[in-house]
Amino acid sequence: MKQLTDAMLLLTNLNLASIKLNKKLDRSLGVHGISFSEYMALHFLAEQPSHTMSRIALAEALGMTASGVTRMLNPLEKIHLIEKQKNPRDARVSLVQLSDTGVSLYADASVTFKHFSEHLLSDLRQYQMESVLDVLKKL
Amino acid sequence: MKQLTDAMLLLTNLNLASIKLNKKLDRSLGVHGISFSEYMALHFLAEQPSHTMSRIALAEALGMTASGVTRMLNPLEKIHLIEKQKNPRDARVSLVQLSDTGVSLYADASVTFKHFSEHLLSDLRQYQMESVLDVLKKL
DNA sequence: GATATATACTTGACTAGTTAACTAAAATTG
DNA sequence: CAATTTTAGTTAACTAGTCAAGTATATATC
Repeated sequence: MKQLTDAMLLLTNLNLASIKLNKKLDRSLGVHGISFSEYMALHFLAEQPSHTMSRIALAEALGMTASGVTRMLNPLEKIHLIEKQKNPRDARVSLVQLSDTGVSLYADASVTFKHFSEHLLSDLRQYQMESVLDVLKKL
Repeated sequence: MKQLTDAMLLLTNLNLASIKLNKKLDRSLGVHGISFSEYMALHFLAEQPSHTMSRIALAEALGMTASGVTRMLNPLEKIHLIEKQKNPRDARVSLVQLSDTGVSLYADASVTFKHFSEHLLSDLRQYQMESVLDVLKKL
C-alpha cells in the first residue's frame, strides 16, 4: 500500500499539521508564559459564567485524562492564574476557578492568538471554514 | 474575549480533534504493536523507492526533531522493522531502511488504517476533502 | 441503614517527545 | 591546505502527558 486513499491522506496531513501548529502556537503564546494547552484550559474556564469548572469537566473539554489536568493545573495555581475551590454539595469535587490575574492574562493571550490565527488563515472562504469544522466534528 | 473568531475556532477545534484522533489511531494500530507516529515513520520510509531515508530527512517529514527520531527508531530497530545503513558518500549520515518485516507490517497496518479512516470519514464530499487539505497546507 | 459500587480526584512509575551540549565528519573560506 | 563553520546524529536532563493503583466521598441496592 504505497499510496494512501483520500481519507488516509486527510488524517495523516491533519496529524502533521497539528504537530507543527502546536509548536508555532507554543512559541507564539510563550510571550505570555503559557503553552497552547494551558491557554485552552484558561479558555474553557473563561467560557463559564462562574469562571469555574470541576477538574473532570475540564479534562473532558481538553480531551485529556483527570491525571493530566491535575499535573497541568499545579503550576498555573502556583503563578495564581487559577484558584482551588471546594464544592459544598460534593466533597469529592475540587473546583478550578480562573483568578482575576487569570482573566486578564487570558484576555492578553487571546489577542496574540487572534492575530496569530488570522495571519495564518487570512483569505479563508466561508465554505472552506464550514467544510473544515464539519470534518473536524466527525473525528 | 469570550467568543473566538472563526479562525481561532478552527485552530482550537483542530487541536482538540487531533488529540482525540491520535488516541483512537494509537488504539487501532495497537493490534500491530505500533503507535500512529511509528506508523507514520514506516509510511515515509515505504514511500521511498529504496525504502531508505536519512534520520534528518525522516525527522523533517514527521515534524519532529532529530533527537525524537533517534529515540523513536531504537525500539523499531530492536524488533527488526528497520535497519541501520551507512552512507558511503557521507560518514555522518546514518540511513534508516525499512526491513522486509517492516514492509510487511506496514502493509498490514495500512489495511487497519484504511478501514479506520474510511469508517470515520464515510460520505465525505470531494469539495470538503479539498477544502480541508487546502486549509491544512496553510498550517 | 449497612454494603457494594461508582465517581472525583491524586500519585508513582512510565512513555514520547523536547532542548542543549556534545562528537564526528563534511563543506567553506582565506 | 589549515582553520572555521555547518551538518548529522546522539545523549543527558527535562516536560507534558499516560495508565494503574490508591483514597475519600457519594450513590445505589438489599
